[in-house]
Amino acid sequence: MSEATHESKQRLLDAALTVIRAKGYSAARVDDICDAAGLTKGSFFHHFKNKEELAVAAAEYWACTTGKFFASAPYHDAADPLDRVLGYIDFRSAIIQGDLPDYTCLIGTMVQEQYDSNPAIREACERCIYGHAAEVAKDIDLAKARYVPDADWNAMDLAVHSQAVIQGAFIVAKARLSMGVALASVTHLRRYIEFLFSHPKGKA
Amino acid sequence: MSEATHESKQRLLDAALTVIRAKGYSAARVDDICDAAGLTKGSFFHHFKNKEELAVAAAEYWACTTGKFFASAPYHDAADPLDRVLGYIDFRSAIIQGDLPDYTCLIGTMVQEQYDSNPAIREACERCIYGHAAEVAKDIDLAKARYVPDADWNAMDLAVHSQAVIQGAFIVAKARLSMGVALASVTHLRRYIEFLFSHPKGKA
DNA sequence: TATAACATACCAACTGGTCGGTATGGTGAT
DNA sequence: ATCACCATACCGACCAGTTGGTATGTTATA
Repeated sequence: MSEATHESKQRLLDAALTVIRAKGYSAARVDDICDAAGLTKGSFFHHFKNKEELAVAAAEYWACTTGKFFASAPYHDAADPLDRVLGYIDFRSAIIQGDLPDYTCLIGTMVQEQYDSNPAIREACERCIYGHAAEVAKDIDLAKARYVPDADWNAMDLAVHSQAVIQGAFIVAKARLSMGVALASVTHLRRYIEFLFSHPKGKA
Repeated sequence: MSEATHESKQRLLDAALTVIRAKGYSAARVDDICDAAGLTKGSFFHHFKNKEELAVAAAEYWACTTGKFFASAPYHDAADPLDRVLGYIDFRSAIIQGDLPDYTCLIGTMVQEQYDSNPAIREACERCIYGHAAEVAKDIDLAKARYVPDADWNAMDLAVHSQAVIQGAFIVAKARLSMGVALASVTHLRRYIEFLFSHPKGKA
């Protein structure tokens, strides 16, 4: 990929994130995205074969940028793996800021509508969610081995559950137009994880 | 409303649930819904002013039918409020059956795309989610008063969190095309509630 | 001058919504 | 009983606007 290509393509991808997160994938028109990017259809279809390809590229772009974003977050500095896990949760709380389209998830929005209609988009979303969950699961696994090695739950399951809670929090926040309810759910998630790590067998 | 009116309108509403849950609101064409109902556009626009009005009616219909469905579920028979709360969670697990469009939530699907574009739909979704959460909160409140009256969380918050977990579970299930991951999240939710009710102060 | 990057104009297909018309059934006067 | 009158329910052809996508032309750059 040339660098020159990059800039306009990037702008289209960034525009896609904004528009799709606000309106959903189906309602997001190619022209909306072009307008948001300050470009035209000629440019759009020069860089992407069709709307679906843009969606897949947007999902991958999202996975890439959020991946770097989380990878560079300060919670990784903690020496204790459990502190990193809880730090991740706290970091997720901290980035719930501003307007809804700013903190909600492109992936959850797209997969909700397109899981049955568009396999390529669904698969890209699956890769993104599970890729991120696998990263989180690493620290969960280390923390589990250190503190509750015999607990009857596994790290990846808990990581995926965490993603589910966050996704669900966004939905409730959208219904209420309030980030407060999203934060409340993430707080419950944090407490659950604290519980899990203070009970050797994972039982109440 | 005459009974004759009812039947076709009902068929359109039922068709709307099916089509919207499978394709999302934007991608659900009026003709798709008419086809699914075995009726024509003439009938559709006789019963509903426009597509938005159908969506709002569908949300209310959903709230009504699921409301009755949960109200008549056997978990209400338990004498202990905590058993009813856990019974509700188990019931939610039990109804995760069949294909994805059969157990996922119309409300979550619609509000995800339309929260910013269509206030009437968002408000209908908010009423539905919070109305259901308020019902669940009643038993949570009773159980809390009995077992952990001093805990530092409140019933409605936990009820809304439960809805968030369930909504999030659907999203992850859609990404993976698997109801197993949805069940896993609901299982985590159950364990969290068990934890909360075995710790007087709500602390780990 | 060759090629990538973009703009402009355009099209065919589709979409929500309209409209004229029909079928059916109820009501009240004769 | 029958007929005029009217309302509701429904049909399906149609329309105007929109949409994803294409064709063609222009500009920048190497």
